[in-house]
Amino acid sequence: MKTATQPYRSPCPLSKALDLIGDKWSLVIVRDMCLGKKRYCDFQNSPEGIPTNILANRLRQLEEHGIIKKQPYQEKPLRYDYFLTAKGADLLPVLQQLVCWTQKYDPDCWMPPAAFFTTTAEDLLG
Amino acid sequence: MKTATQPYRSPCPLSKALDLIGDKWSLVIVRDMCLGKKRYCDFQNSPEGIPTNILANRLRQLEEHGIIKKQPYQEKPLRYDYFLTAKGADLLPVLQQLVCWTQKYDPDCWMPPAAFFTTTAEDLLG
DNA sequence: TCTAGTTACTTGCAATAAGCAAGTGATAAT
DNA sequence: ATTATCACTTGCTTATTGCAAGTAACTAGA
Repeated sequence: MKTATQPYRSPCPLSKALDLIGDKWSLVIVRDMCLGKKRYCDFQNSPEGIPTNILANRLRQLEEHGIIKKQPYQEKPLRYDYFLTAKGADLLPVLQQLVCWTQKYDPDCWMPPAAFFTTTAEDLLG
Repeated sequence: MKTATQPYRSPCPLSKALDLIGDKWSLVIVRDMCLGKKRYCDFQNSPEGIPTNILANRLRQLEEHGIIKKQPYQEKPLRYDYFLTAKGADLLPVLQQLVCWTQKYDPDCWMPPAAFFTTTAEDLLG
């Protein structure tokens, strides 16, 4: 029987961040929420084409890590909207830096909506 | 015969960034270089304990993506030091934001050396 | 009422990637 | 000659990803 292994690789704040969001999809979902998307099908319709089982898995993980929360928008059948928590909204500066970095070195990438750069984490929690 | 598929999921600058560095290890290596590490064994000795085959693979990928470059430090046998390029050094603000985020929400993480926050990308290219 | 459609998932399975241990080649040190 | 070091590579097992199909709970239309 294997003892519960440490849930993180080291106490370094960078590696701990990557333990939570160091994959190809988590921040894509956070980006969508920053842009106002709320529903499962909104995330599915993004141009990256996230597989549905991975979307369900990532929504679960992000909720477990306190980055998003869900609230029912109807009862029959029970369905949820997904929102960023304060912790999730505070990832906005990370996204903004990543976007600036790509824009500096990859001329073929899209220009995000201007609002993306002027928005603050607090704005997302309105 | 399958036509060469697009190397990225969408032209979104965020998803393109994650296509390059969206995994658990790449930014850990970039972090080490920001802290002055240069050698293969330096990266191996980091507290996260990166497996050696993954380290070799990531060094190759990061070089292919123009984020790091290598320069020989001896001839017999041929051995390399690894350095950040300008593109790699410009990831520093991303790392800084990720570290700030973890520090805000995870009280149990380590405090990075003070220099980590005051350093700029240009400093890393000295 | 029967049928088709929508939404938000879950399940099964093949392909890919990660992680661990051991091995290799070049050279230096004893 | 033997041992050690450094920077990898190889083989193998396990875990994760990605695709396709299926399901539950409704809603709208013929």
